[in-house]
Amino acid sequence: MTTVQELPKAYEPSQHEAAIYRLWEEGGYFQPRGDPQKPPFCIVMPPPNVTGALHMGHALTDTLEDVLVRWHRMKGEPTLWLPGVDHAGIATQNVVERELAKEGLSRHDLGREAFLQRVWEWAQRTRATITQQHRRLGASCDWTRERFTLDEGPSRAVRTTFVRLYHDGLVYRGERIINWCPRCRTALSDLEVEHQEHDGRLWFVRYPLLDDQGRPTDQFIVVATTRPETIVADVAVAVNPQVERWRPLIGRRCLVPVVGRPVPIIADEAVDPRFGTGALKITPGHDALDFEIGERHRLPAIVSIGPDGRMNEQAGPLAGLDRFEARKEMARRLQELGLLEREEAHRHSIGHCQRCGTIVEPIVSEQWFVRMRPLALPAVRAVREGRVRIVPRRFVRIYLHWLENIRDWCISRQLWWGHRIPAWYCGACGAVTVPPRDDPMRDPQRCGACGSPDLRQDEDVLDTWFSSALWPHSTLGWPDDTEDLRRFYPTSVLETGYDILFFWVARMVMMGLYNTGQVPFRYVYLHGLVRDPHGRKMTKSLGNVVDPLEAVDRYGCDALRYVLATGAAPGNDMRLSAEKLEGGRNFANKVWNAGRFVVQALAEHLAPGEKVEAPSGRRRRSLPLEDRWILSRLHQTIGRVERLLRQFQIGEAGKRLHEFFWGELCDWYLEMAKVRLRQGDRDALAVLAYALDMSLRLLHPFMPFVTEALWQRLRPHLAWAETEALIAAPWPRARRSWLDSEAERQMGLVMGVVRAMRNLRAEWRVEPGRWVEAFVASPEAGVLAGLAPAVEALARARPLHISPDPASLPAQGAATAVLPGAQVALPLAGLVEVERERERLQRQLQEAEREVEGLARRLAQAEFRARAPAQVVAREEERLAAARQRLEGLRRRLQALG
RNA sequence: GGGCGAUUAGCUCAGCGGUAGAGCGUCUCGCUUACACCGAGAAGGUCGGAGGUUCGAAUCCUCCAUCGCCCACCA
Repeated sequence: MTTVQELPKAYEPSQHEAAIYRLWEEGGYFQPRGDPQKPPFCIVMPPPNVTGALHMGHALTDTLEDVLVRWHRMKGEPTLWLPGVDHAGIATQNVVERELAKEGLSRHDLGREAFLQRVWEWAQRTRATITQQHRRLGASCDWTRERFTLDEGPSRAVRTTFVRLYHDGLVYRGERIINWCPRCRTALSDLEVEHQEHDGRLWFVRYPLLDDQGRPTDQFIVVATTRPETIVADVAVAVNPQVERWRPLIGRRCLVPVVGRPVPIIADEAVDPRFGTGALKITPGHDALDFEIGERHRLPAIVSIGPDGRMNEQAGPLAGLDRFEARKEMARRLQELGLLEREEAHRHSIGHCQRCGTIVEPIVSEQWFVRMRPLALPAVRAVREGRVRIVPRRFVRIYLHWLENIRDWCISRQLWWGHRIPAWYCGACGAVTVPPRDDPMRDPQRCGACGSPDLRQDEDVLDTWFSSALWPHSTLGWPDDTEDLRRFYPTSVLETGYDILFFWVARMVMMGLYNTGQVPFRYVYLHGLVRDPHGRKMTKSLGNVVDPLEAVDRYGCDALRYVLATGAAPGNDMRLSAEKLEGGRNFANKVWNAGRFVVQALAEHLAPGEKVEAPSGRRRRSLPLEDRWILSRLHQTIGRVERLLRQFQIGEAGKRLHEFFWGELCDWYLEMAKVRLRQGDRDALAVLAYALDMSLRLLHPFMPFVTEALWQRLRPHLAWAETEALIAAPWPRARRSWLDSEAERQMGLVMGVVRAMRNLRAEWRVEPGRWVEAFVASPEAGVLAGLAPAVEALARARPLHISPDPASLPAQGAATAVLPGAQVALPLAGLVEVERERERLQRQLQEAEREVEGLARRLAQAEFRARAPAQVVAREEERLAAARQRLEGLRRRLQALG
């Protein structure tokens, strides 16, 4: 038998967490069970990168998803939370390359195969770490279904998708302007480029005009540029035809400075007439806008910057220079030639590589692209039509705006770590061969165009987000028609940070629809960023990163989870601090101690093997007031929590539970029940056990460990316990029959009386331990009399005189309080000064007068009565009546004082 | 250049059309047999500013201010 001696006074998370997690995992609770009649619930976990360890963002993800998953599991739905990890192509390759650099090696020193071997080793290690970390965070995901993006299944999904897109004409290879990171030496998608403001310069450069015969004149057209080194790749100068000043020059030619190449002056509306001189040098090889203008005017693209960021042989006099040295050198030469009109300071934003911070170079290069428009359309419709719902709603507009303005996605990466592109090039005719649609896994043996066996597979790999985009269906078995896929797809909720709405969420909707014809998930829940106590982003360089496991070690997993779950509204960032974690720890401790008290009471009052029966609905009316009250409050709370969780108001639900558990169950019911328990009252014992059980169930998704630890000790005493473990216990159902507004009203009166007595005691400095005589007068004396023992105990008021007659209160020498529905007096001879008491009551009288006045004024307004809902009017009238009652009482007390 | 969010008690944040809330902090008491990771009590807010809609606005609309974020072909 469990006794209180076995339960320590303070909750020690470290003594329970590992064992409880083992209990769950070994019990098979993480695998989908539940009622096959009910709709299944499924979340596919956003796969953390195998770059290293989990951070607070992952802890937040785990917490929110685990809350949803545990809630649905307890509702008896077949529930699957599918975990996984992401190979994170460029990020992981960079990490391993940095490791190699410590040994003085580059990936090229090792060669592709040996390098990949190193990355695999790294990935296996971090995978193990990550898996362990999820467990420490209490994640109840199904480890038997864990997936890795490079696993056979997801890899087959990737290849199948690429092949189908190719044959549908939605994947193509072409020379386009892309973002190039000279350090990572790979192409990047637009999303992988982060723009930052920089103080740069704007050079105004003279391009000598040529006459009809192609001879230089002494006139110039002046253009402004921030990147003079790209002048060597200029193929035209463009002006806006609206600009009077330049119109005469359209159709003439000028010389590119330094390199002396004659180029046309063309007209294009895309040129901003207000920027610089209103004339723009056109460098299709190194600028996105110029590339577009170049295509419109069929201009060639010259690439003058190499993959390493150095000027290449096309750069003439700049060849061999680093791009930034080249900039200086160009400016120097222009100066020398008198072609530099002037330079200005100029603040503008520059693209940086998301993974390494290097300034990205726009370069024309041959890459693979996905044609996004046709894919985006269905994804737009899915959200517009509510088949995918985004929470919070404000992100809908952001999502739609991005999709409606989407551009083609560069998916090839010049990396080694990732899914190799399934395209082969013919050594004989140069044609591209992609596996046939009906057998995407078969490597082609002969060129599809000329039949030559001289085939070489593309060296490049796919953007890591390509495989991520397939995640919900690829992890469930697609392209195979598996039972999991049929059962759990579309998944229920996709929960992730708003920072990857475009990277991941939008692309999953597009690819999910393309591959399966169905949306990948019905709801998208977006959470915010976890920041440091000052609101700064947690970064290694600031040294303000809080390791989630450290927080778990120090405060307990439940504390961390409670804080993360309740720390912010959906989509909002949150600040995490030691103070908040302490608060979470304190709450876990409160739960522990309340539970400890109840378990102790059960052990004490029940015979060995005896169990308490749940409070019976049939006997509801005959239960004491406080029982009816707490059961009413409990079922009210169950209803509210259910509604909040349905609306994804996870934080609010957690706060409601905190309020109920601490502020109502512990502060009032448990304290009142103590008196009855001492007398062996069975109703009190049953209600207490029942309320605790239901509270533990409701709290379990938020604080799974402390609740399970207690429940394991509570369960043996409960006649109604349905399961072996709380994780699988049925979720409480709100029952209207237990709602009891009359009990709540009456308890409100009782609580008011207790508070008033406590207030008087504090006001007049009565030592908390001392018992004092007390008088209460109330029209509802009967209600109060019924709870007299509790009131006595809570207010340390004995003897307690209860009467319906206000005249029964001592007239003088007493501290008094007047509340709606009752008057309270504590005869504190010698402590109460008449003058001070008078002042106190006088103050309250004025307050009451103001209140009556305000309410009366509002109720006197015809418009208010006419337009406000009847309910509101009635409530105001009640309030006015109560305020008047109080006012009357205060007047009488003052009179009595003399 | 567009868009979004925030602005509520000293701090961190909920609330988003019907009497201003929580946690932490502050002050005063208290080791009352679950919990000092606690209990009781108290102080503290013209809900960023200005207009408007409404019987009624922290909550809806308009404008403004400050901070932050996202997007954009800021040559």
